[in-house]
Amino acid sequence: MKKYISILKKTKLFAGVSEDEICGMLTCLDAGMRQYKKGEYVFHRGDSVSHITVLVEGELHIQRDDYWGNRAIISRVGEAEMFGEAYIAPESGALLNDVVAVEDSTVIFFDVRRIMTVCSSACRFHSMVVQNLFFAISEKNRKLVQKLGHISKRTTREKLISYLSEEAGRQGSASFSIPFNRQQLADFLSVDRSAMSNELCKMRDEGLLEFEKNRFRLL
Amino acid sequence: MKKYISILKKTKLFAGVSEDEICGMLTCLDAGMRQYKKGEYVFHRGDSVSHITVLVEGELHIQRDDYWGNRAIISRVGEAEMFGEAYIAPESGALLNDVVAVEDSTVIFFDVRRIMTVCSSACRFHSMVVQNLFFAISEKNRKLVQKLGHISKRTTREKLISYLSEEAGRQGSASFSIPFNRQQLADFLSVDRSAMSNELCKMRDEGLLEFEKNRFRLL
DNA sequence: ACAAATCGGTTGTATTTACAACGGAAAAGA
DNA sequence: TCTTTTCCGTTGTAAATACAACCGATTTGT
Repeated sequence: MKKYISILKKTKLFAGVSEDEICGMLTCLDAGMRQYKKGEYVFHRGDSVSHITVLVEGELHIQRDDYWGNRAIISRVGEAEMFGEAYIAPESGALLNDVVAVEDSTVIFFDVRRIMTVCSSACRFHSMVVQNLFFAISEKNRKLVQKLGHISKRTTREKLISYLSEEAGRQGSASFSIPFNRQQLADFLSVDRSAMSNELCKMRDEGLLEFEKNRFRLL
Repeated sequence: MKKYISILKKTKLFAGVSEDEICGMLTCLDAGMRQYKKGEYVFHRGDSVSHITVLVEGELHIQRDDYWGNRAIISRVGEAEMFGEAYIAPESGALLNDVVAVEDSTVIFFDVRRIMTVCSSACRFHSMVVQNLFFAISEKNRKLVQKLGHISKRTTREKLISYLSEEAGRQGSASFSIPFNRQQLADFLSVDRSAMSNELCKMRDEGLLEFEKNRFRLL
């Protein structure tokens, strides 16, 4: 677990906490670690979650498949991001979606109760972690609202523009990469892949943007 | 403001705090109050929010209109519900959506910094309010994910079934009312009103459900 | 290096949706 | 009460989407 301390330091959860102090807190927070192969399920819909999960290596998707095999990708968890903050409250109920490793992945998880119950003087930064968690949840909240903004657009083109514009803004450049392939992007925006591919090419032909693989440039 | 203490007591924010204690905390939390006429904007997109807002009377919509006049209703705020928890972090940035009173409404708001900074012994329940806020945000988080599940369905019919089923489950009965008229429901599900109305009638003709005004029964 | 699988673009068709427009019923307001 | 506005269903048409199927290029795995 020690080898991932530098990743943990990058997380929103441990913002402002030094590597040494993180190291000391691992015991106090009852940290565990686990690895998943590409394609493996980290959680299944209906599971009850009692741990905060931090991804230290790989990539996860939070997604849901319906009867007909349509997949909706709710969100993506990248390195040094976390998952499960929404299930902190004791009465949170069951998990609504599946969580799947899309690459070989390693996660470190913390018992929610250990985090929420501030311990004795042993770890001075515990209360800072609680506040960090607080801010992280509210940030995720805003991101979900942003995503709602994308997929509540009516047409595939509008969804694409909405998403790509945000990504350009977030990465601070008209030229940027996205963390999805075409099928994943379609699942993320809840549209048909071929229709989306078609629309992307139309937009390119109209001079709205350029792309190659998962790299885009807005014009 | 006193007349609304009983409403405040019902909120998630003050769960477990008695009316007397809420009353005592109002000063400590620097509470303010304001009224809005139906149709008035409580916040505009781009505003910076530094208060937690509790609706004590009326109804609000969190929504966004695009260039072409399409409205997307992100969420609805009912009596004793709150808004603005997602903007607690200092670096939260500007508000993404408009907040509009759809009925004559009264809100009570609290300075975020006063809430987050636990004060001296004056109010014993302050830390409980902080924890309540924590849980409330994570619950809203789950609701947003649930809503994402609805509007990521491909067809109008699926969106309707997804939404109505959840509402039936939440209200614990196959017969229930929804807090939207047709246009609002269409804006909430991000579909065309007439198409949705059409689809609803088809579903009724097929014997899937019955409805009258905003009252539905699933069969 | 070869076979298999994945990925992305293209096309045609059937289905679904958006949009505009209309009208009757109900509700709101004067 | 009378007028005005809102609400909701209906219809027809144009536009957009889903779906299936195909292919070449690239990547992956052995």
